[in-house]
This record gives sequence, C-alpha cells and structure tokens, in this order.
Amino acid sequence: MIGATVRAKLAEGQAAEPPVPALDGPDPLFVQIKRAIARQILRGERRAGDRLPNEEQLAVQYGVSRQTVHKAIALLAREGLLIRRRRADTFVALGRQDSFVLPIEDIGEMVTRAGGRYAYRILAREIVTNGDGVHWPDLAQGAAMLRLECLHLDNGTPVQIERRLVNLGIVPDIADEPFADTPPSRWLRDHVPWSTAEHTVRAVNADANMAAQLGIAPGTACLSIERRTVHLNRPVTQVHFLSVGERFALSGASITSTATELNRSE
Amino acid sequence: MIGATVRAKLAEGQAAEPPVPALDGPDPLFVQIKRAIARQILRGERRAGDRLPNEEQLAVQYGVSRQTVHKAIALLAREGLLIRRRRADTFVALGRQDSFVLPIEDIGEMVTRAGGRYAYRILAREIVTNGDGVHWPDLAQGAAMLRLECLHLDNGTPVQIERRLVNLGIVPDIADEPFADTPPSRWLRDHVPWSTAEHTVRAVNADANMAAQLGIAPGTACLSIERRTVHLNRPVTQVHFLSVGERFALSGASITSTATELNRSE
DNA sequence: GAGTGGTCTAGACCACTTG
DNA sequence: AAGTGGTCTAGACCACTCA
Repeated sequence: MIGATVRAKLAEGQAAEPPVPALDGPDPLFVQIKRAIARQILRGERRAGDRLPNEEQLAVQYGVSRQTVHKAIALLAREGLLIRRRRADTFVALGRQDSFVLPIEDIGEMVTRAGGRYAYRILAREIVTNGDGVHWPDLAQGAAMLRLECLHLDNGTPVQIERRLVNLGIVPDIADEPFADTPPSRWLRDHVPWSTAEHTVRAVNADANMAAQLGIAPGTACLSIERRTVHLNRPVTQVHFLSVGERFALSGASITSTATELNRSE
Repeated sequence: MIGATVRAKLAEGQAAEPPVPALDGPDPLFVQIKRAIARQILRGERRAGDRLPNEEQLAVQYGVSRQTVHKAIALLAREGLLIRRRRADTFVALGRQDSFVLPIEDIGEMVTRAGGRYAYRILAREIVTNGDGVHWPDLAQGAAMLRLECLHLDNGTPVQIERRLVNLGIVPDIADEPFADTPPSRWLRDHVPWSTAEHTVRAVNADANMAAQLGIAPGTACLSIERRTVHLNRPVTQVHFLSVGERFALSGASITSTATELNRSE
C-alpha cells in the first residue's frame, strides 16, 4: 500500500507535495520549519517512506537560506523522524522506534509530590573493607567503602529500605557527612557525577528480615530495584532499594521528542 | 577604568584556563571541539560554575570560525552540561540532573536476546464495547475495542501474561490481524505511532487466576507493568503485563549523553 | 558524472543582560 | 552602553551515493 503511494508520487513529482505552511510565529525560522515538517509527518500528510524535497528546494519554498533549512531537517533526523544519507535524499522514517523509558526518581521527592510527609532514618552506617563480610564485585578487594542502610517513611509508614555501598576512593567527602537533613541518595545525586547506571527491577517475596524492617507480613510482594553507578569506568555506588508492593509504585510518562516539539506551539 | 578591570579578569581567567587540546581526529571540527570541552568538564579541569571563554576567544584558540564553536557549545548546552544566557556568559552547569531511566522492552526480544526460545499463545481475542463488562476510562463509552489476552513463554515456561485493549477507532487494521507470527505488542510497535506513554510498575502477589495462568503458587511475587499509550491526545492502547518475579526482571543501562559522546573516541 | 547532504567561513544583525 | 549568545545569509568545498 505504501509502495503504490510512493510510485504515484514519484510519477507525479511535485504534484503530491503538501502545501507549504506559512511561517508567522515568533520562534526562530529553523524552529518553525522543523515544527511544520514534524506536524506534516504526525498528521499523516507525509507518510513513512515518502521522499522530501531536497534542502535547496525547501529553502526556496520557505524563503530562507539552505543553512536554515539544513538545521531544521538535521534536528528532525537526529530525533529519528527522518532518515538522511548523502545523495540518497531524505525520507520519512519507517518505524518510530522510540523506546519506552521509565524514570526512576528519588523516593523522598515522590512522597512529597504525592502530598505525603517524608522522613528517613539511618539504620546503619559504617566504613568497611571490600571482601570483609560485604562483597562488591565491581570494586577491588580491600578497598574502603561506606555501608549505609536507610529506612524511608511516608507519613510514618515504612515504604522502602535502602542498602547502599559507596566507593570512598571516589567520594571521600561522604565519610564526614552526617545525613542529618539530606538523605544519602539526594546527597549523592547533588555531589557526584555519573556516566553510566545499570538498573534491575524485580518482584520478590519479603523474607523475615525485610518484613521486620518494613513492618509487613513475610511473603508480601516487594519491588526490588538495584542500581550500580559508574563514572569514567570507576564504580561509584551500588544500591538496593526494597519497597512494599502495596505502598509503592514506579510510574512515569514517556514523550516522544517529536511530540515534545509539537506541544510547544499547540 | 573599565578597561583595566576587564584586563585583570581576563588575565586571571586565562591563567587558570586549561590548555587547548589539539584537534587531530577524523571527525568534524565541531564534534572534536565538543568532545574536548566535555572531556575537560568530566575530568574536572573545568569545574561546576567555571566560566568559559566566549565564542570568539574559543574560535581563535581552536583556529576555527565562531559558527563552528557555537555549534559545539550549543550542543553541550542542549545536553545540560553548560548553562548559557545572552550576555551572561557560558558556565559549567552545577548539578548534572540527568535522570535515571529504565528502558521497557518487548518480552519476546528480551527472551531471544537472553538465549531462550520465545513463544506466545493468544488466550483471548474479542471485539467488545467500552463499558460492556470491560471499562477503559480514557475511551468514550460505547466505543469499539479489541480485547486481547496473550501468554508469553520462555523455553515453554510461562513468564508473562499480557492483557490488552486496543482502540479500534484508531487502529482498525488490527481487527483483521491474526497474530499468527507476530505477537500483538510487536505488531503495534511496528504499525502504530505514539506520542506519549504512561507506565506504572508494581509488585503484586499472584491471585488464583494469575497463578493458574502462569503455573505458579498463589501469593508468588509478580511484577505488574501497566502502560497507556496516546497519540495526538487520542488513546491508542492500554496494556497490563504480569510477570513471574522469579523468571523476569526489568533491566537496562542509562548513559549520560555526555558519556555517550566521549565514548565515541575513547 | 551529477546530485545530495555535511560542514565550514566571513560577515552581519538582533535580543538580551550586565555594568 | 557594551558585550554576549542566537540566528541568518551567501558562498564554498568535500564525501558519499546513485544513475
């Protein structure tokens, strides 16, 4: 069905081109052009596989220089809406392979945003040596670590346990931090940069230890979130969050970059 | 005198400036400059709050035009590594507020990538009216929907139930799709665009129905993923995935855009 | 070989913020 | 008032790919 459309358009040439939208907004020209073309694609006026006019033709149509058109088109291509290759023209991308993503937020902010009263308690805090009781595979044996255990509460009810190891070789300042006002996760977020982070999310049945700390019955479903953070190939921190299933959920919205762009004007 | 003050500031500023890296890669100039400055920031040679030389000075230092420097710096600012304002100079951003994200993938691809043998079975498939037994709050009462129930298996073992509603007003083609070779989630991903998607992830204890479908004991912890997909303000599909906790985990890596850029050369 | 996108330059004007 | 970033133009050259 797409093939027939393409053939027809190629035969007719410019005849099937959608009309050139007027540019009258206060935004920069390249933003208006980008938005106009994105809107054509999302509305279905330009369909997957369609060929776009080349930069020079578009420049004439919109009455701007080729550079300005190039900036708009290149940004759309970077966002995955268009496919471009030298000499091979510009096409509307076939599949929008934007992947679904789930933001993982700080629990304190989640509780506060939901209108709850957030509090936390430091349950454990000690400097330990890697391999001495606790083992962190990513870190060298014998390296100094700070071990933290922290309970997070929503209106006085426990919702999450945080079990964390921090590499003191990279974050020495944390040894002197009392965490009187700022919970460890927020302190780290504000003080330590990261390059990559790996997450694993599971559902687990609470064991006796977890049940006691969270005040729930053993066997209750809990959400387990593990995160390992690395900066410039050196491990920074490893953390394990355990949350009561009935009291906690991860949620969030993904928005395609194209939709974001469109919403700025509509 | 103003001139003297400016000269003094410039003298101090230039004295603490890190050396200008050589540009010798095969990449475009603006990519090399962008990478060089990003590396300075990540290595700590430029610290949070530091002021950068202005575009003209950088252009002279690197021996390129101001436009080329602008492109590099503007991209870094777009990625959040720099803060720029007119007349207010360019500064290294204080907090890297890159948020952690978890990609949510298709289960068939996860199983295959992990080396398992993926299969699925359509358990239910019927056209229903909204409000008639099934209720989809986002969709108008009386609208036609396709209800699907699908079991996903890894080497013959059930790992996930998929319960889905599809808005036939937007995706009429799906009424004729037999899903003989392609599971519903993949078909939808390849055929239907989306603008926004909302996710909620929970841990739940399996009820009797779920336990029977998944072949597990009631009470076993399961991961619940709900997704509601919207395109141009119209609901497209709503889906509920239920996965056995012991057999399924969400995992993925987040990489800061800056680190991505750096890794291209290192 | 010809056409397309990718990059770069030199110069210009404007909007905004600071001193 | 002056300096900064944001944008735009006209023109140029190159790399890549297609006919």
